[in-house]
Amino acid sequence: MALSLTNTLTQKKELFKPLGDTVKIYICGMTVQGPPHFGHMRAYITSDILIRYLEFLGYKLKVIQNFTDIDDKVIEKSLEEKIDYRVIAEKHIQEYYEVADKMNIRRADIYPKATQHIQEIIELIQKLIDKGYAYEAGGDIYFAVDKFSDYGKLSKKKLDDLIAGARVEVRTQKKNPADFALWKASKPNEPYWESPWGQGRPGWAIECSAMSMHYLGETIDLHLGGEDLIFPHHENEIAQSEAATGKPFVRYWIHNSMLNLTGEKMSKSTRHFITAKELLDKYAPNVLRLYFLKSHYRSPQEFDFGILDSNKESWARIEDFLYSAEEAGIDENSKPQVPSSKFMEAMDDDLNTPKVMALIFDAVKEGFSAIQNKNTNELNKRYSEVMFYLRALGFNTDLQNRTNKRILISTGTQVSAKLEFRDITTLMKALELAKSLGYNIIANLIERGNDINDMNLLAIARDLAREKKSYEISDLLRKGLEEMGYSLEDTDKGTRIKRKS
RNA sequence: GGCGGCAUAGCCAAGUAGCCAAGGCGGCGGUCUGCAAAACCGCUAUUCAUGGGUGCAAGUCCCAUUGCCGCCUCCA
Repeated sequence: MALSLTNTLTQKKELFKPLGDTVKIYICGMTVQGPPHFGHMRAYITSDILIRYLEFLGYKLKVIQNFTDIDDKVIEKSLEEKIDYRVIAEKHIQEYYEVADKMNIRRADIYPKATQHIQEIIELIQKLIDKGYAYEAGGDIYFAVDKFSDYGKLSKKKLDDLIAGARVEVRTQKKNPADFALWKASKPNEPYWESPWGQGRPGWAIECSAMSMHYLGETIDLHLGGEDLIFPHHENEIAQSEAATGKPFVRYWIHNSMLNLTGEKMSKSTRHFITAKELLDKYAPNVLRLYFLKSHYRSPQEFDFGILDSNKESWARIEDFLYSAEEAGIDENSKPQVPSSKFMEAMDDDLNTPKVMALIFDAVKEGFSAIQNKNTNELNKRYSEVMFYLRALGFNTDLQNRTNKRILISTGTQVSAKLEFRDITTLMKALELAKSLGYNIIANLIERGNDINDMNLLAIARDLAREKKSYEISDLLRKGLEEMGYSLEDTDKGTRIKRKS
């Protein structure tokens, strides 16, 4: 078996074979007119998964992800808010980095910006003019689509249909309504660059061709992006690049399907979206990643808080296993064989991450079983299996990135745990009850725990109450802690305290 | 109107011709527990939108119908 990917160009799964020693990858990045939303995250999680898997297979990679920091929308926003377009672009670029880092999305090697490559863009346009593929009209430069016979090969559109569609912007200076702008003459008050055709700025799509060729060469292996980019963006990239070089521009076009919000695509322009930042405030990055990976990247996915919540439970199960296994004692030194064959079988088949998730849950189940049967060898095996899958899929398994903070009271592994939200009504009831029953030690512990804001003492008070079989007190204490966001589980190793976040 | 795609349990979601239709969430019953929680065990789609067709064999291929979605204008 070997990796197969669905290539939009052929609409088939194709065996992936890179052209050279280094796999050349271009990720279509954001137009930074607004903050990254959750739909963007789907695209970049998809590219993250592919990149991690290619590295797992041993390939050397060169990854470029652009920021389009000048275009109609950025200018529009700049004029609207009376802020320099560069400030707007930079703000959203920083926010992209922030949320992508939180999501544990691997950084590309280079993040070029359109405005840093105006020279390359101008040279590319000039080449197209020289070859007769582009023409000037009123300071604008257009690509003549009828000169490029392959136009439409990616999106499977026929030129006649495009024109018949009649939704194409009718600009009088265009020779053919389907022609697209490579360069746009600037209007007053708009940012501009000097060019052989006067002051202006790049059209949309030319920057990707220019940057892709500049950093990766005329033919690259993989070009990734959302399926909404297929037409016109990627179609135009093919036209202008292949017209200029006479060579294939991209060998494998990989497109992820859309994320829908109540039945409609999340989109910046319609202001119909949920920002990535907003969701990261509510859900752990691992939960959000799980949400994407439980669907195949080529299936449309519905955004829904209910689904997200059920994924939160799914993730909690995985985390519970990691904690339970670690408590039961994992032999860190044993280097068990990694179960890569099933993993590769799934991933080779067009990155079937839902299948890998099923493998994870199977291993978790076996692992829990092993804990119950005190089968240390089996547990070690399953634990390393789960960890292997999680890391391969880019989950962050570090302790501090887990959702539930777990503290074991009586085994000496406790971390200092402070109460954050405090409604002490229930605690006070427990305190009064302890006093009235003459349990002074318990009463003192409750009082101190409350004073110094330390829930460990409260948990110990509960343990003592349980020892004395004063279950009314212990139940009140558990209820009190639950009201503050902690749950207590009694185990043979002591009381386990979990904090849900 | 043109092009492309999708329809699998209460919900999410794999499966693209051949043993019992993955997995998760939820639900139900049991074990454990002072009570819980977590975990474990068992159950939860005689059936894959509908109607035809081709195969020894179809959720999986073909045709039609219905319903949804994307693109055709900026979008990941």
